[in-house]
Amino acid sequence: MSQPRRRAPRQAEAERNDRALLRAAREVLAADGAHASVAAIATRAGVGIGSLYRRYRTKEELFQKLAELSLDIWNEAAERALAEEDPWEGLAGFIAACAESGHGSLAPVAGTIEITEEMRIKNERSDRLLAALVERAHRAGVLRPDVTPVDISLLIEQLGRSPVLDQLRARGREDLVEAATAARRRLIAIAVDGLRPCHARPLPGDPPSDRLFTERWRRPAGE
Amino acid sequence: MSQPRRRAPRQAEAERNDRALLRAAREVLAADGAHASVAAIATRAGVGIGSLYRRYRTKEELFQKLAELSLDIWNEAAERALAEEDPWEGLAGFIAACAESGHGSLAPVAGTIEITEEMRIKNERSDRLLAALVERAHRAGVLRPDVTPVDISLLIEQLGRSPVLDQLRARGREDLVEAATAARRRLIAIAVDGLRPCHARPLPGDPPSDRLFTERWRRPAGE
DNA sequence: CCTATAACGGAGCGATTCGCTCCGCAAGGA
DNA sequence: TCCTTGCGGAGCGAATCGCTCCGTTATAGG
Repeated sequence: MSQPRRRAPRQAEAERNDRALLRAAREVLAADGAHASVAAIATRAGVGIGSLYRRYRTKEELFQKLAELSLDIWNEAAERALAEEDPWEGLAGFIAACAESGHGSLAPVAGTIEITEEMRIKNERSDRLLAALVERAHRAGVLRPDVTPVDISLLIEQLGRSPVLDQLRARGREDLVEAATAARRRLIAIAVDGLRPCHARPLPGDPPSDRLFTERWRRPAGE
Repeated sequence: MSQPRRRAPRQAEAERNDRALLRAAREVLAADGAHASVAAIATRAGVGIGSLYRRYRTKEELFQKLAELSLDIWNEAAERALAEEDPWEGLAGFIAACAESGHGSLAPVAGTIEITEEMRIKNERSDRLLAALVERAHRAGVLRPDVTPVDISLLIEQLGRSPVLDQLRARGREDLVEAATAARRRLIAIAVDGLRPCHARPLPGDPPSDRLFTERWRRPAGE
C-alpha cells in the first residue's frame, strides 16, 4: 500500500468506455423512459455490464452523474447566451441548444433518484441564469411580455424530448435519425418564433407555478 | 339457442367499465410508454383484469381499438376546423384540440401493433383532411409559407405528449394535473403563434418527409 | 321472493426481465 | 516475464410480464 504503485494498464480504454456509457445511458433513457435497463445501456455502449458496475455502484448513481452533466451543459449554454450581445439571439440560441442537446431525456427519472447536493447547487445556478436571460430579453422588449422563466423551462422540456426521434432510435432505424433531428429543428424554430412580442392575444391562463418542477423531483413518501 | 334469451343482468356496469378501461389505457400509456402493463391499466380503471380480457382478447386488440378511437377524434376535429369560416382559426383550433385531446399518447405503440384495416382507412382520411386545412390556410396567406402538413403532424405529436403531465399522473399527484394542463395550454399557444407568417427567417432545412410516420408504424422484420 | 346467468375480481401460471454479483480472462507497463 | 487493472458476461433471486381460470356478485325475469 505504501509502495509507489504501478500505472494503470488499460486506463485509456476505461475513459473511452465511461464516455460511451454516459452517452448510451442518455439515449436509452430517451428511448425507454423510466424502464430503461442497465443491460440495455451497457449493450448500447458496447461494454460489459461488469464495466458499468465498476464505475457506478448502482443504477441510481449513474443517473445522478448524468443529471449533473446535463445541468453543466445547460449552465454553460446559459452563460454563452448571456455573453451574446443581442438579448433575443442569446435567449433563442439557448433554448435551441438545450432542446437539441439530448440531455432533456432525464425527465423520466425525476423523483426516482435522490437529489445530490451537487445537483441542487447546479440547479440553483441554472435558475438564476435563466431568470437573468429572460429578464434581459424582457427589458429589451424582444420577448412577449407575459412569458415567464417557468414557461421557458417547460418549453425546453417539451421540445427536448422527441417522440419520433426516440422511437426511431429504439427500433434501430439509425438511417432516419438525421431526418428526424432536422425535422425537430424546424419545430423548435417555430416554437421559438412564437415567443416574439408580435402576437395579438396574450397567453391563456395564469403564469405556471414552479411547483411543477420542484414537486416532480421530490421523492415519494417513504425512502 | 333459438329460444328468446334473457337480457344481460349487468350490462350497464359493463359499459361503464369499458369506457373506464379505454380512458385508463390512454393515461397509463402516456405515463409508462411502451412498457404499459395490462395490470396497471385495469387497476387505474378500477376494474379486474378478467373484465379487461373479456372485452379484448389481447393487449394488442385493446391498443388497436384505442388507435381507432383517436383517429376518429382527430378526424372529427379536422371536419369542425374545415367548417370554421376563418382559415387560421380553423387550423389553430385543430392543432390545439388534437394536442390537448390526450390521444397523442399512442406514439409509443407505433410499430408494436398490427395496423388494422380500419386504422388504415381512417388514417388516409386524416391525411386528406389535414392537407385540405393546410392548403386553405396557405391560400389565405395566414400560415407561414414554408410549413408543410408533415410539419403540422409532427408539431401536434410533439405538443400532444406532455412529460410533466404524464409523470405527475404516474406519481398520483392529481392535485397538480390541472396546473400542468394549463401550463401546457400556454406552450401550445406559443407554438401555434409561431406558425403565423410574420417571422423573419425561413424554417431551417428541407421539409420533412412523411416517411417519418410511415416507417415508424411498420412492423419490424419477422411477424 | 327465488332462480338463472352474464359479468365480476383477482389468485396464480409459466415465461421473461430486472438489478446486480462474481469470476475467469485479456491487455499492457515494468 | 509477471503482476496489476480493467474487461465481458453467465447467472443469481426477485420482480414483473401477459394471460387463464374459477369462485363470487349483482341484476332481469318469473
